[in-house]
Amino acid sequence: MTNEKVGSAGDHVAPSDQTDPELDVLVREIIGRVADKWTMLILETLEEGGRLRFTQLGELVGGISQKMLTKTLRQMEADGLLTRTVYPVIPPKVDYELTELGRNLSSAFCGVWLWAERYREDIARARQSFTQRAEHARDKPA
Amino acid sequence: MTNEKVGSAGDHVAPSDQTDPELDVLVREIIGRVADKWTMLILETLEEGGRLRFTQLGELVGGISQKMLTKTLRQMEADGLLTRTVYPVIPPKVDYELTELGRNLSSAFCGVWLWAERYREDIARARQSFTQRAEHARDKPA
DNA sequence: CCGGATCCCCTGAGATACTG
DNA sequence: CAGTATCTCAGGGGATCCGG
Repeated sequence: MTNEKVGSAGDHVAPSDQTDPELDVLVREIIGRVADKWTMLILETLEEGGRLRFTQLGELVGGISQKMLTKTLRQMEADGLLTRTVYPVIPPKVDYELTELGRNLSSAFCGVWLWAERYREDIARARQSFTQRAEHARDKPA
Repeated sequence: MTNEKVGSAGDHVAPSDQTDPELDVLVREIIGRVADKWTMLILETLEEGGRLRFTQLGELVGGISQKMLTKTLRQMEADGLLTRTVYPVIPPKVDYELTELGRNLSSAFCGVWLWAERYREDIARARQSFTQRAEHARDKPA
């Protein structure tokens, strides 16, 4: 192990503390796809709701356009996070369900959700403080 | 705890399994901000690199425009995830460092990184399979 | 010379209408 | 009902300019 650069900033070593730069690129690409607002909300909604239909899913997610819903679902399907089942009936029926891979990601993301719940007050305070400091800076720039 | 609706789709209950809808809205808003590609990459870079300067940070993150770097950093600062220190020197020097809150988020997000590393092969396979099925569907639509 | 603000351009997200 | 097609416009990327 020639390259054992120790994380200087913490004890919980960075997970992508790879020797191989290629692997890091791959992982970053994946993160770039899953670390997305709609992806996460859809993931969570399906985790809670199980097997859901298109419109139903859209309503539960809330505030998402059909286009983004379709696009994000396709991408998630392509990445193997969920399965898309089309029933050849009229009116059409399509439902979505997480795969094992998707549920694993949901579990992994659980920590972020807990973080958000736990520290929401701190975040709210930080925002207020930031706004006030920004306003204050305008009064006394010198 | 009057409302103990059990998650029907899994044993690891959904983290935002709230009774209070208002709380859910707040948490979702936070998720919407932190579940962002650049936010996560910057977070991780700072976790690994400790205290970093603007340009340095941009290079380590890779592929980010100055505008997005500035904007994302400001937002993260506003949310209390990192501190921005300006040294009144010439040439200017500004560095960024995670706060406790930011490091906590980084820890929380660690699971997602591990997930990406662990399942990257499955994801790659899923993508290939999806592409092939999509192409195949064009040959035999009937 | 660094951090970042500004401008311009183009992708990509939102809203609406239409189709199988 | 579940999309696709179209339009519009905000938002992101790139280059340039600026203040310290």
